[in-house]
Amino acid sequence: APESPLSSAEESVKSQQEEQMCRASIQEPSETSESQPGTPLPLPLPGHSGLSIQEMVAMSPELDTYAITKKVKEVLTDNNLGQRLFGESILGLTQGSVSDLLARPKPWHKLSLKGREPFVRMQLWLNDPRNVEKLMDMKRMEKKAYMKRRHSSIGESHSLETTLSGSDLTQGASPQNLSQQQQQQHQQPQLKKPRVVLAPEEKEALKRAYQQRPYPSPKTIEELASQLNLKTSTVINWFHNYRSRIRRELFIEEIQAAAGEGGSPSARPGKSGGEGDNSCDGTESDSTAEGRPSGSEERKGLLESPSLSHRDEEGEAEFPSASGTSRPRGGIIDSLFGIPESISAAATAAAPPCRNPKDSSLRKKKAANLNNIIHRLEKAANRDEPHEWEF
DNA sequence: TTGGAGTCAATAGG
DNA sequence: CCTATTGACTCCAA
Repeated sequence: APESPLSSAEESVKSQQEEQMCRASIQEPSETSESQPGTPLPLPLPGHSGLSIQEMVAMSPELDTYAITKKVKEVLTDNNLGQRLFGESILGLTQGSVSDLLARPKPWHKLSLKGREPFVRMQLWLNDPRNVEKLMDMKRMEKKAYMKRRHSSIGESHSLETTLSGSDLTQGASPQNLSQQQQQQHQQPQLKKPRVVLAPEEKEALKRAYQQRPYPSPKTIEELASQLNLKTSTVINWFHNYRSRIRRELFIEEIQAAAGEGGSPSARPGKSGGEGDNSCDGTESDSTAEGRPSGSEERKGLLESPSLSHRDEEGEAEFPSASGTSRPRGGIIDSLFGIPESISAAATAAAPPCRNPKDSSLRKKKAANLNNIIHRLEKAANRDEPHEWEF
């Protein structure tokens, strides 16, 4: 029962100075683990087994990520525990990441080793109800420290007593002497980066562009950027993020569909409703001349043209997309994880013979997925520009 | 280099 | 406070 020197609480005293270099670089596979100072996080695991999480992840049987997150959410809310505390002390993740993870867990088989880690930690945490108590204690301690702090320093001028946690995921390479004093407010060289916030119209335009071409060529990206008046990198990042998030949504719907509707609690957390296809406005006009040399024409109307929204089309087909639930089961550590029934029973329902010709509105997403596949085929076929391969 | 997976961290709402 | 969203960044593999 490692009380562990963890605490992880501390201030969020503004930033340090400018940049935040590389961080993380979570442990290398140095399994010098034995007692407990092996992993940064406490690893809520009873004494037995001196395995590092990575080892456990590697040996872990398939876990039901959906059931796990469901249970975690339940436990957290029931006990008034926040994602921040849970994330920082149990998972080694920030609040935002936890929120995302709990709201949209990817199916186990789609996760990389790294991605499985948080789920293994959650499962481990759930296995011992005493862990909840510990977290609650921690919460109290944090609150106490907080009260103390603000009480003592009446005026203000508080300071920093970073109760450095045992989890040193914050082990940045900035041992800089925190001279958090003044300034840092209206720096002119804007060494703080304002954080880009795309306007709704810009997002719409990008989504439209995505529907036509999930993988725009550098040239197209360049055009989009100039038409929308955004940095090229922003457009690139947007596509990366959007693809990634769309993909994730597909996984989720896949899971829910496979989980079959037990039917009892009518309410589904998901709001599967299709996105509004509102083709609103068109920001600014433009007229980017185009078709310069290599005249592979480019569709314009990226900004205006309300067009698009063609759904259906692709017959049935559908691609592999796997999703084959495993069967292996069993395993030494299988017992280590108390996975048997506990949570599994929660959201598990009939799944196998679930084939309803009726479909949901995930058609659009599947279509995008198809484009994705097409893109890869093109790429494999000819390394040149995608051209218009229409038959 | 490009794309995917994971995350971070700022920020918008409650 | 807390949670959800999301642009940007790091790592890594092809």
